[in-house]
Amino acid sequence: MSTVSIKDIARVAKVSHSTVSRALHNSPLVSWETAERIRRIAKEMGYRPSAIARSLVTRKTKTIGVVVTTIADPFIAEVVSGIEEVANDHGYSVFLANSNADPDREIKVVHSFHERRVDGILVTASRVGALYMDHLSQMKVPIVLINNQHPGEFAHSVMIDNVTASRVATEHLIQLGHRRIAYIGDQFGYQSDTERFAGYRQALERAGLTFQPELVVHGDGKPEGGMRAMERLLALAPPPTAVFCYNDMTALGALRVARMRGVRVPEDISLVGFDDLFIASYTEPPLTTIRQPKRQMGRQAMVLLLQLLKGEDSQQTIWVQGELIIRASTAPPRKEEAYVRPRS
Amino acid sequence: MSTVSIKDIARVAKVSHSTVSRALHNSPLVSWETAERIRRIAKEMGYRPSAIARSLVTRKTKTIGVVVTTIADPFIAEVVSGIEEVANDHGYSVFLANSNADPDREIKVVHSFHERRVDGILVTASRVGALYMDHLSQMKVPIVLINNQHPGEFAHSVMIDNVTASRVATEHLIQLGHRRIAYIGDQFGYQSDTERFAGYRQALERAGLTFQPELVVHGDGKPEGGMRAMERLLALAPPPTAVFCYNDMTALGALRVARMRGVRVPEDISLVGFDDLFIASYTEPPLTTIRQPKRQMGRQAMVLLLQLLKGEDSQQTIWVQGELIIRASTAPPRKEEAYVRPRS
DNA sequence: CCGATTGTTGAAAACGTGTGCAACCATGAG
DNA sequence: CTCATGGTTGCACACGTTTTCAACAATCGG
Repeated sequence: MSTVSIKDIARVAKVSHSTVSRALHNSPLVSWETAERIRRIAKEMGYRPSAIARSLVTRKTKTIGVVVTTIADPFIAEVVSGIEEVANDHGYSVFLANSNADPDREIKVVHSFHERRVDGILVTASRVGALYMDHLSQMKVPIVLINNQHPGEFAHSVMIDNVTASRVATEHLIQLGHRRIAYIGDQFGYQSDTERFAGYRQALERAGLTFQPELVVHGDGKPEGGMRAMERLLALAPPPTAVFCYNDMTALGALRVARMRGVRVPEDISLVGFDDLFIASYTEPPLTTIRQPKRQMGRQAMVLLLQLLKGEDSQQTIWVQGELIIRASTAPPRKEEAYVRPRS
Repeated sequence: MSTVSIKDIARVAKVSHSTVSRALHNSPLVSWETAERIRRIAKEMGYRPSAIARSLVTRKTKTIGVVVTTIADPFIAEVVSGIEEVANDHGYSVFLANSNADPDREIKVVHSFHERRVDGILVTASRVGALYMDHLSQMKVPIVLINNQHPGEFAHSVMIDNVTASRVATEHLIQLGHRRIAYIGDQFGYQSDTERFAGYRQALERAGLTFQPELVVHGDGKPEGGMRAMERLLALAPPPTAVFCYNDMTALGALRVARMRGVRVPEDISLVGFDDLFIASYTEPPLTTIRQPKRQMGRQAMVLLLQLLKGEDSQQTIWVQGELIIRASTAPPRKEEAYVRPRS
């Protein structure tokens, strides 16, 4: 009794509930006067249609499921914010679920979305298990992946052009005069790490610099991993004059270690990150990095999903470009070091 | 036909759909053998119950609505992560909606949640409009607010004890020997700004220090506001030897200005923040701040909501305590300055 | 052997909405 | 005046569940 239904309105207006339904949908099948009267009554009674009941008959819920590793990741939060913006503008509500990169939780989430009959799914997880993918694809619902690590065939995706962006970042260092440039990657096996590493090598190659395996170390995508990796790099003799990091979090760790060891940035060593998290402009020194258009990527992913929901088939993958943001963590190498290599 | 229903299973198992429903609920009303057979068939057919249909009859959706100003705010993201964790553990799915502090969007969100028949609502918005509150309370659904600015009577809430935490933060500075301590607040009118300011004054009073109005300036809760405020403080003669900031974002701006002006932290001026965002431990120097147990607050809010949903009436407000995290942005004042005031 | 009890099953209504179809009424044309 | 037409409206079913109630069969006690 607390919530008013279409039938309650019908009773008051002395019409059938069908007429009420039509009136509230501005159907031309109902006369203007009665329609107006019904709408007025509905408003007075504080009527709110039940999306539940409507979904049951229309077989569309106007909801989408968003699964992320964790919303506490600032990169992901920005993307989700973009998703939510256009979803909401189009009358869709978003279910948010964290997977915590835990396989058990992942399948729980998929089942949940399935039972809730979401119209579509967006995935912003750093790693999507194969088994997980199977479950996802089984629910016969459009899926859009964002920066997915395992490029699948069955789903659409929005991806950043890692190779080009990384090449540009590395070329920036080369152009400053650096010759001994290190790369701190993510854990092995990640698609985006592989691609960013490829961009790094491409830049080296184009500049005619020989690739030196000892300058490549791996972190874990987080500051802790960046710290361990940087320790190893600084122990080298001679150490690199510049470091390209897999992402800003890694760079944060590297930066901290440099400071602890009394290595000045950028005077003694240059540092480049990737992502352009909010934090990147507030480090000391502010971090040169590759900007990923995070919100924009979220928006585009949702727009793509909307197209799929409308039945229009769209391009399989949307590529977006990163942008080099030059701040204060990069500078030319010290004179003596810059010329050491060419001479040898 | 793509999705299999309870009736499809009934047809295959040659029983009524009622029996299927009971079998899947492990009801004692159905014999073990047939129940087991039905469950096997259901599994084979890949059956997933429709939460939609179930909700329609049970009048419970097992969903909650979470409204935030923006999920891109790292503080909020942490809280939401805590909410989602316990919600999911209890079979609840969460609808996420950003209000962007825009009144129009706020009421759109409320209507959306209402039509979706969410079982409860959580609000983590820095400011909730009065009109907005009206709409919220009209839907006769349990509501829990987190750090709400306008303490309302109709809703439950989880709040941090701003006054005590701020007093502790300020006392830390006093204990280090500071006498000329500034406060950079948020915009006027915010409840939490008022409370944190009160804690600051309380500490001053207890230490027998006279309150100096020119040492209180206002930012906007973001780095930009912190920068403007810090500029004003550094223009004072003499400038303060320590600054207590409304939050870490504000402190970030203050820190940047100090650096730009060649004022060393903490040698020339000490800085304290509030929130303990992830970033706080990666600034240079790492920031002394008050830690808010963000995830924990989200969890507790959800637990509180669960209690309300069960019909147990719980305490109106849960208070949580902040924790002083001492890092490297605070130190005793320089000798000459420390003794300037006592002498005068 | 019969009535009562227990265990198992199906029929049907309900939740709130959308919609095809039939029915009704008024109007205009012939 | 009759018939066709077009504009409004109501009836009834459907969506996929849960749940009450009645019905049925088997078993048990007397």
